[in-house]
Amino acid sequence: MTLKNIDQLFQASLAQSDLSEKQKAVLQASLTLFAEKGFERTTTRDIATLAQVSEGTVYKQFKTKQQILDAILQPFITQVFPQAANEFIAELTARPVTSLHAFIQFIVYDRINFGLTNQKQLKVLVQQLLDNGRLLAELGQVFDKVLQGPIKSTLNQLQRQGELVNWSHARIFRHIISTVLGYVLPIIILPIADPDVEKITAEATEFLYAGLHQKKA
Amino acid sequence: MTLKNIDQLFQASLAQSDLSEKQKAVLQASLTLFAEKGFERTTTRDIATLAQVSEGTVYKQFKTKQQILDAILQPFITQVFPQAANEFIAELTARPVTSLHAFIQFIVYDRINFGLTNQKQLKVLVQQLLDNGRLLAELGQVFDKVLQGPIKSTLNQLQRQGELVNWSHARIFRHIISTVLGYVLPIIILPIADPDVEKITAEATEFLYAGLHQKKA
Amino acid sequence: MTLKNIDQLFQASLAQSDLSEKQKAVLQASLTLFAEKGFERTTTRDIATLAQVSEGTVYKQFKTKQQILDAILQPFITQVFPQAANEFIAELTARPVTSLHAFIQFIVYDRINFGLTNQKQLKVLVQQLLDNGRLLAELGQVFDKVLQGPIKSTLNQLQRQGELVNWSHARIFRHIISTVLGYVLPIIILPIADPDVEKITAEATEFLYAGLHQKKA
Amino acid sequence: MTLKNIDQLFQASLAQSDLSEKQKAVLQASLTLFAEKGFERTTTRDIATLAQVSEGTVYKQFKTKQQILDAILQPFITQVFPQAANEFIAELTARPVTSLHAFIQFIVYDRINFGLTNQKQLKVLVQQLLDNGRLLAELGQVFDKVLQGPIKSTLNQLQRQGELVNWSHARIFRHIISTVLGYVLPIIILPIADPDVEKITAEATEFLYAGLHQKKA
DNA sequence: TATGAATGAGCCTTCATTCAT
DNA sequence: GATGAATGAAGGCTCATTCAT
Repeated sequence: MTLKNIDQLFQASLAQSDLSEKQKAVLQASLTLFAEKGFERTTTRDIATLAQVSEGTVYKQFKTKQQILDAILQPFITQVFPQAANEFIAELTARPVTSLHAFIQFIVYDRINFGLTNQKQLKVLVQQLLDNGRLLAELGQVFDKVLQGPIKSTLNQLQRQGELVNWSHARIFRHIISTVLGYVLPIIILPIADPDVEKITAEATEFLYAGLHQKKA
Repeated sequence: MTLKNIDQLFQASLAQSDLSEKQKAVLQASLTLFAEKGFERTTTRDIATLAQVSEGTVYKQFKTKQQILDAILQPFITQVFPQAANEFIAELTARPVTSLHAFIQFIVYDRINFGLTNQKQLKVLVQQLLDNGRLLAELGQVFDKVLQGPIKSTLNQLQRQGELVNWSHARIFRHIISTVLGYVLPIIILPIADPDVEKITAEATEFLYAGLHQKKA
Repeated sequence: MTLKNIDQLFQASLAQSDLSEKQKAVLQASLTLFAEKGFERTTTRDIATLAQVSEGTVYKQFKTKQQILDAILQPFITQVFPQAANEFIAELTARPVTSLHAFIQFIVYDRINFGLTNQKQLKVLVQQLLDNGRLLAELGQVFDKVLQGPIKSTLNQLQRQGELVNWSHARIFRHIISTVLGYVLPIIILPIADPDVEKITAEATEFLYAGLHQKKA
Repeated sequence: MTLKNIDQLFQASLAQSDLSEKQKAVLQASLTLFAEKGFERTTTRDIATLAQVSEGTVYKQFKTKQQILDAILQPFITQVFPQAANEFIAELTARPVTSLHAFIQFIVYDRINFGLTNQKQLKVLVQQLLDNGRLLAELGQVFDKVLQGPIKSTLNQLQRQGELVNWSHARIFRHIISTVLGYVLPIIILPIADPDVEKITAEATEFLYAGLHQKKA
């Protein structure tokens, strides 16, 4: 079953950490506030108040405010995204890919839900990506790794079948990600209360399928 | 001639304002620093130093640091983008649109160059868009307006000719923008020193054309 | 046998106290850290870590950090110094004082060794003396008491023999202490790795003897 | 006329600095508070309040609290002490040295007055010397330099005349300083309200003369 | 009794903003 | 108008001290 909620992974990541309940509350509160107000405009006093903890406790585990941010972002890069990718891939391999259209539809639907379910986390991540080129580079490496895994054979198969264009997998993914983000990011930023996921999925799928399927000679 | 450098528009916008030379220097310095370090991490002392102006002068025209940011962003929304859009449209209308492929190729090439030439400004804008949903909404209205202008007939014509899919103009633009940003944003953020504009243009055009052209029945 | 190491006295003082092993470790660690970094710059966490004890334990016996310092200094004033003085005096009385020169030489050699052997303790003491006039006053009373003891007769005898100048014993001691500290304190503060005790003793003795012996009419 | 008040030199040093009145007030207030309560126990708020200045102003010139301390101590080492030494030497050379006794008496009287007049400054200096071996080393170099100047010939002359012992000038100075500090430091630390300068001078002079004059064969 | 997580007052420092010159 | 010294509110962070386990 594809995991659609980063929180579950984030919670799992927290659970297997050696952090106390209060320190987990600190990370939760920080995540919420960073998403709402941004990193700079969030004070350690804000965090302590929301986490129902003293300011001293905030600094028991994390030596600086920056380290709190790192503690939130690091699992995203090293655990949440790879694991989400793995589960995504597992689902892909579980069901035999019958056609390019089904493949694209699945990806799009899955990733749009993923994005909409985790608006808060994505907002923090995107904000930091803008400030921090290194972070984007790390994220790029995660994607590269995903493309080296089982998804590679799926794409190769679709290309051999003459369904998928013979472009590099990286390029194909770039187009997919761009198109999905073209719908998801405006929703996250604005934010739009009740997006029509079905319509969005249909539109994105339709466009991507047209753009990526092999034209018959 | 399409204007490819926001600076020229920004300068023109400054020129016809009633700001003194020093005030303009303040805005220029602020733009540079906001792009480099972000709004919050830029101090008014930084601005004054780079603008070769006293801190007092910074506050002569702008009552708060936020007003400086507004003074930078507002022209983007109300002047720079509309005017850039107008010039873009003028160019479009000047040359009769012969085919969808030529149309897409022109847009993509033009906008990629626009993005790459104005990395600094775009970075500030994107950062603020993330913090400020209202800004994105305003920008959306600008796009709506553009779509109501001469470009509307061009798109209509392409659709009547059976070249362009019969989707809403907004949706078509969303796909174009997403695809172009999928190439431009990573370059701006990382930043990549010497992007291969020709290759990028070719790839984006190829994908967009495939995705947007009317399939023969 | 003259005791040359305050640690032995300090340990003895600890041994006959009702402090637990851990409490003693707290005092030992505090002494070391106060000497190295000063009282203010030593944190209770530092102390707990070096004493291999929890922070809570530090506060079991001592209600405040200041009380730890008091617990270290108090024995110096009331026990270590008087006892050191007593042993010094015992040694003096054990061997009949044959001449002023021998007397001075013995004192100087003994006290220089005392100072050099207990650099750590002296540094803490001197630092606190500067902050705390009362402490110096208490120390002065200890010296007064010493001068009232057996040493009084020794000095009187040397004065009656016409060897020692007829100054007050307090004044004589002041000159001796000043001269010895003039050599010892720079070594403690700098710190000088390998002081030439023989040379120092010779120089201080030579000067003090010249300054304190009775000039023949 | 020998300058007996460091304040005058300190003020002169401030006057020829480019510090504003308020920033001089910061240094003055800091000096007073550091002497009263020690460096660590003095808060920047204390300083601002006593200097009748905002906390921001405290940090206009000095980037850290430590730099305030440095700004106070540095002139002592590089200016106040050397200049005081120069004036002292000038006075020495102005009046021909008739005898060792007069020489010692002059030095002792002069330095005791110097010390008693500048108790506040000396207390801060001594406290820092204990924490900072490097500072003591720098001070030692200042003394070395003094001993290389005009005072050298005075001492040489007294030694040639057979009045002064043939010890190294450094050693002679060490004994003089020790003896004077033996009287001055207790007064500074305790503090003693109304010291009998005449008596102190007489005692120190008598002892030093006895200790340093050449014994007839 | 011993622990160490938790507290919160208060510190040093920054920086947007003001205002006398 | 221009300057930059001065302001002071507020932020990040430390650390002596407490207390539930």
